[in-house]
Amino acid sequence: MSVRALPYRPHNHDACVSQALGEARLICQQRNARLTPTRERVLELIWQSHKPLGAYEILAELGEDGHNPAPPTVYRALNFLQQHGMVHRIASLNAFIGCAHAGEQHTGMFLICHACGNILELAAAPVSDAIHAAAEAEGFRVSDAALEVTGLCPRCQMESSGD
Amino acid sequence: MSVRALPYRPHNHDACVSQALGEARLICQQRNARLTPTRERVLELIWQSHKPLGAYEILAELGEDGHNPAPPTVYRALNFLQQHGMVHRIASLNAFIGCAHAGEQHTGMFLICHACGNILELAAAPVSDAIHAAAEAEGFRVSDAALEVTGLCPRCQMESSGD
DNA sequence: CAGCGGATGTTATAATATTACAAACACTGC
DNA sequence: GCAGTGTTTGTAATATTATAACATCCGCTG
Repeated sequence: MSVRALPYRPHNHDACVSQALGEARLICQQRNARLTPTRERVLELIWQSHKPLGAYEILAELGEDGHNPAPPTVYRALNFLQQHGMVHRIASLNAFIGCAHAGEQHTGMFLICHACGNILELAAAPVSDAIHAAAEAEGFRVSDAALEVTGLCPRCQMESSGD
Repeated sequence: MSVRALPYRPHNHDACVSQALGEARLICQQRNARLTPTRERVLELIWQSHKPLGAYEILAELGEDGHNPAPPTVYRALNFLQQHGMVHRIASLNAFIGCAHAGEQHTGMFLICHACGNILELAAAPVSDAIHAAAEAEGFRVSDAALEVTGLCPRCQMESSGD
């Protein structure tokens, strides 16, 4: 799996989108799942930026395409994409973001900048290990972990101190 | 700060409640904040169990007291309690739970049993350290972290395998 | 007891998400 | 090709969670 660009650095974002769509097609093919036009379009919309997108924002953008879908359409696509690990839900924001590690086994750790709104997803194996260790010490069997970390990204730190 | 009972072990739960209320009074006194009857009652309701409580469940229980409050009443009390670190919001469940480490500096890590619904809050300094290290490696300045871990608590593991 | 700020009451509404059922579609075996 | 089957989408209604805006009350200070 190739390296991802950092959200808060200038980069060729089209490459992010096409990489995500390509991976999605691959994953669906491997799993015999159907990446229908709606699902693909929702994934593409989510990957428009590295900021999370609300379900109703997605809905509005789908509406601009000419369709006029109802909420279930979006939520169904999102459920599908989440089940196949292509999209994560950011619970603290009620919003969704493309998975930067689709197809890989990972515990998502999200660095959410509260200034620019961009989110960087890390795989963070050491953190994952520490969580499992702490849980095991309590006899708890982990099935899933969500790590939503808020703060300031490097770029916004510079901007808030520099000017 | 004294030791807490484990949620999923039998324990004298009244002690949990009175400890939480006592700590709350102390914290408010220290900070010159007002633990009004509504706020105290909401905190008490949240501490009824080690399961998280939704805002509208709290609302319903307040209603049984004779008042018939509107949503803002509950949300305002919850905001107050959160600001003073007496209550945490569990974003993945849209629900609230009493803080087991009120008054202490800590990064809350929540072990959420999806069988019995109980939540154990750990302070988990090693996890917190790992998170800060991972974030710093990206140049990210952490201001807050929420760790919501789902799985099976020891008791529910036994029940699901044992019978 | 006047004035001020914080806390609560009240009404309405926003934002997020789901249920239930009907129609369309895609694949299979014949 | 086409009937049968299971998946996907359309559609309408509604549930759930949360906030805005404004009026009133309460407790403290001077």
